[in-house]
Amino acid sequence: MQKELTKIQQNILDYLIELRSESKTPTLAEIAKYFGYTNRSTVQQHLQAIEKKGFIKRNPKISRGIELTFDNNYFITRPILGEVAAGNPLAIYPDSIDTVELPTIANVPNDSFLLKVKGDSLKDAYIFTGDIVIVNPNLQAENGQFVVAILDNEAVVKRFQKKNNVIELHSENPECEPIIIEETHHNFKIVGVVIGVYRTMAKKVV
Amino acid sequence: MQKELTKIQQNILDYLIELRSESKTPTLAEIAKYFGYTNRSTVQQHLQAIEKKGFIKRNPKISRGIELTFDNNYFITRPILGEVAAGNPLAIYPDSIDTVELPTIANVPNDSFLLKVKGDSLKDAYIFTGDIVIVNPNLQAENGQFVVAILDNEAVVKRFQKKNNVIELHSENPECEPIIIEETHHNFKIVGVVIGVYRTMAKKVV
DNA sequence: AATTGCACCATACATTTGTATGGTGAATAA
DNA sequence: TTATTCACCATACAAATGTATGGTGCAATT
Repeated sequence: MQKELTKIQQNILDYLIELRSESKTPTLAEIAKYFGYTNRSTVQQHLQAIEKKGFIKRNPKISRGIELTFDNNYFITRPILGEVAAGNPLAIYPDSIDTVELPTIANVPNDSFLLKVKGDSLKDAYIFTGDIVIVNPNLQAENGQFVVAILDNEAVVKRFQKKNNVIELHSENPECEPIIIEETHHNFKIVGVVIGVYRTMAKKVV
Repeated sequence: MQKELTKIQQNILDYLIELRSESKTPTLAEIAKYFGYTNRSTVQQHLQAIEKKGFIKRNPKISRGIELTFDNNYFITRPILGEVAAGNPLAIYPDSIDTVELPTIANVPNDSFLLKVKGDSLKDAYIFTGDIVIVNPNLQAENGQFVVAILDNEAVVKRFQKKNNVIELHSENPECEPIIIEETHHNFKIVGVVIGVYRTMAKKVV
């Protein structure tokens, strides 16, 4: 049913998928501008072709009425910005080191990012190696929340606890000692608050 | 900074938030139609008021250019369609029994729904009581995937395994015997494939 | 009694948006 | 050679869209 897309049609579809991960749908004019077309008709014809081949469904007479078909809709590739150790610290890489295919549930807000967890010191909080934590850097950490923190240039996921002027980073694992950070500690920074944990399940496991 | 919204303004904001959970942003005309206004200007004035109070940000000259401010953006209320037992079957309720506040990551695709897990027979698969599984009813189950199935009018989450004409539903818990379903079994139906597990973390736990 | 804020309405207008039609040039297939 | 497909363009147009202005009625203040 779904014929092959031409290269240009694929590019346009990729653009639609990319925007979709930001909950946006472009107008024909916006697509045209992005690809350097001087005319919306060109886009219109490409969209008609893509729709004919079954990759999108258009809602006529409604602006931005482009819907991605299920298969495209279903997984979105998002970069993982780094890895954090639940136990021993690991580096956060400045460039994305990997990508995950997230279902459309993973419409991560623009001001959040993904981190992949390594280590099992958080297993008592039901966070495991391979899980993806969603981190929001714009939230103020409150006691009891999980935070991602940079400690001496390495990153950890720990439970946040502030007592007077001392910040404690607790591990769920009783065997791990809490990390105590005095105000004098310079090489310490809260990166953000863990707002969610996500684990992809659709892949065959056995 | 954020003054209080009037009742009507709050209703409009709620509508925007609701649409946002479907990755949609309405036009003024669509909002007007929804609330029964004969005129877009009314909506325009309300939106201006809401923006002035800091709850939304509008992108002028761009259609559907309404962005929710962070605080609104952050959590979205979604209905949970039911509960499934990982161990013993529980009923799936036809009406939503509860709602969760999901971060915007939880932009669940329209053809999927949420189920809340009860029981711990899936703990070896890292799915726990209180976790929310995202279920897609339009996927064909493959061996090794987790599925939600109706068995004698009750629902379970199990790992799917098809052998010849027999379907086996495995639990991760070694103590639980796999359920064997013959082709002759009438009261059995695969509801959908579990495409993800989500757990909200932002709330204070301790 | 006068003022202010709120919730609407009608009218108007410049753009934006989706759509259609017809045309050009290049590459490819019959 | 003649079609056919592909990737564009220009022009045109109705409808949708965002915006502005001015007005009405009502309730709560001042």
